[in-house]
Amino acid sequence: MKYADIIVDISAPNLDKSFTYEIPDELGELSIGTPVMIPFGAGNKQKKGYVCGIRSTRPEGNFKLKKIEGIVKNSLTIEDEFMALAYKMKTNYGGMLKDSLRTVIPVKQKVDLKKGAARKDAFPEITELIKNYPDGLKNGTELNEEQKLAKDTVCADIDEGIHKTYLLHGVTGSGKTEVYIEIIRHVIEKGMQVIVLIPEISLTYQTVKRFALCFGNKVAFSHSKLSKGERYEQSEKARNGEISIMIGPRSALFTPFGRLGLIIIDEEHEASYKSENTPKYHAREVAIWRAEMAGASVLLGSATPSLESYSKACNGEYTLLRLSKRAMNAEMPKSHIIDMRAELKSGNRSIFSKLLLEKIKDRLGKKEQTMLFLNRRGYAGFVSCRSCGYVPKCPHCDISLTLHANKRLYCHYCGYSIDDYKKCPSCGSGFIGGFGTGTEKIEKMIGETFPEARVLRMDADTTSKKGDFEKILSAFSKKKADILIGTQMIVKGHDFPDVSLVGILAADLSLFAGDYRAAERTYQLLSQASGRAGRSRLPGEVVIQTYNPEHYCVEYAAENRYADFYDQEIAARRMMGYPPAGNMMVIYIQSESPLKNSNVAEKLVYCIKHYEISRNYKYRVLGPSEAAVKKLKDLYRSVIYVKDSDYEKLVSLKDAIEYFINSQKISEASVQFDFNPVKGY
DNA sequence: AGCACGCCGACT
DNA sequence: GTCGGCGTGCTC
Repeated sequence: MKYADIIVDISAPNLDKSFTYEIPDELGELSIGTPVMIPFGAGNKQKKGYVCGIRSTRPEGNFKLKKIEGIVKNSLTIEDEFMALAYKMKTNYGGMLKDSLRTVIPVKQKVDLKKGAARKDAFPEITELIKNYPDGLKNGTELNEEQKLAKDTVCADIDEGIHKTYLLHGVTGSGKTEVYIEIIRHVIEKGMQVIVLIPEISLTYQTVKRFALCFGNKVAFSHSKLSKGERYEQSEKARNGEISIMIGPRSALFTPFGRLGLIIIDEEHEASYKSENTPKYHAREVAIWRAEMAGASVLLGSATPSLESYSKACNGEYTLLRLSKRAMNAEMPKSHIIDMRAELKSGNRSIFSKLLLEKIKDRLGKKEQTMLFLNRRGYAGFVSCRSCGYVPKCPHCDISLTLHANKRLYCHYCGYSIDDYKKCPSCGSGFIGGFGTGTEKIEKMIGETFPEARVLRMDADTTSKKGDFEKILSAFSKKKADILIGTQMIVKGHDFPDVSLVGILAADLSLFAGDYRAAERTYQLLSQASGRAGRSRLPGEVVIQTYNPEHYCVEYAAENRYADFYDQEIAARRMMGYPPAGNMMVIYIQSESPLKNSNVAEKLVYCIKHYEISRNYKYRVLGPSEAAVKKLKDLYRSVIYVKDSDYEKLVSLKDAIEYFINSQKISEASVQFDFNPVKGY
């Protein structure tokens, strides 16, 4: 008689373990991950569960074992690989095995097909494009020397059955996508399959078109607007080999390919590769695990690699491939750093430096395009009282409210709004008001200075409706505007050949984000924004306006000296024991009251101390303290940071805390873990 | 999640 | 005496 350990597919904290059932002979061999129906609980209710282990001995204890009812049909079988992957995610990131299973298992229920009307295709022209080129184009683009070397290195290893992780460090505009496409071509010709991860925001018409033209109906795109039915369809196609390439955000990593050969992660430094939900996994890390299990290679690409990846490339764990020149013989843009303090001293009170205004005027005359990038929306309508210093905040989120053009103050987290103050509610002074600059204000000022200029603005306010984003980008690329003003979202990957000037306003603002990745993020933003200029025939120029011109990340970003930036930044991380020089676990506590938070935090600190003593080991513990955003949607948030050089030691501490929480039945506040966070709380 | 067991109040 | 409230705990 054989027995199966089964996880019941119900979400409840105390069901996060396996139950053993007898396998009736007629079911034959069951593989790990098989969905089965089982009688469960006192009422023997029929429940669905997953086989997570096979054993030939009864478990200890004298309970009577029930029998598995049968195998669930019409349901995707999760392969052993996914089961193992989910298990690894659970052990590494905390939370319940079921949470990990849910993220890993592709959508399994069928959705009624009559809902075809509800289908909303984000790229209607593509479904036709593929019809015209069902097999894709046979021959690719000409690669330059560096691109060819990168391609050949990866392909040669794959031909020899060697599976590694590569970091493709290519400057902005160096043609990383061409390299991806040629490698993909090679891999699918060998009968293997490819997953391409991209930040959700990068799935633009341009990207889709490019891949669809090359690979026709062999490629599928996954994005957040797909219905459940469409997602299921795609999963099925991937499973039975109808498609060979899946392109999509983080979740596309779990495409059920059986002969996976390569996982590409474009813009690997992007924070969106880290999941915000439990398990808080990093797609880069999980991709490498999956690739190891499947015998596949991983290709990471970025112009501004994460410190994590670059340090691994430096110590030989990853193979570094470089593209140091722009494709099509384009030059890197020339950068000017403007010290705004000096501008002010010389009497320029405007938000634009003299140089930037001159250059904009010049571009307008030459009919070339300009992009103005404002670092961070929200800085925009920052309101304060100049008499007493009072700052209006959201009563639900503890976030500074921002002033919009309609004279109302808004919370950008929850949408709360109130009328703008005429008098300070704290001291009664009339000197309360907007401070600083937003995209709206920049638009207005550009309109006043250059009335003839056609201006487009792209920020969270102008892109609230579906398709707005695409509309603005396509209008700009069709040269229906001279100037595009925007926040973070305009810097990512877009290719506008006629942009020859990029202005970066408040370059240093993201330096004040208050977390250890601030400099890294600022470097990335500055070099990605600069990278929009001069990508084609026109030479590009960048004007960087800052109050911190001497900061190393501003200087190095302007001069495109990534390696120098890396050296200085990694030294700082080493000094403080921050990732990737060390490891950090965040224990994140959330409840309706600060008291409950501190009660739980106190217990957890006690638990940590106890664990330290029992193991005769010392962690570096910071906190408990309020989170950077101490209240969000009426929930109070506290954090405890634990640093250690050894990741495994942090995982074992997490296990001990989870055990403590369960055995002490701590439920006053919810507790979550995040390893090596990429965003602040 | 569900369902049983169980230990107290108000009812035929 | 017994019906039923849902608090606590278990489900192979």
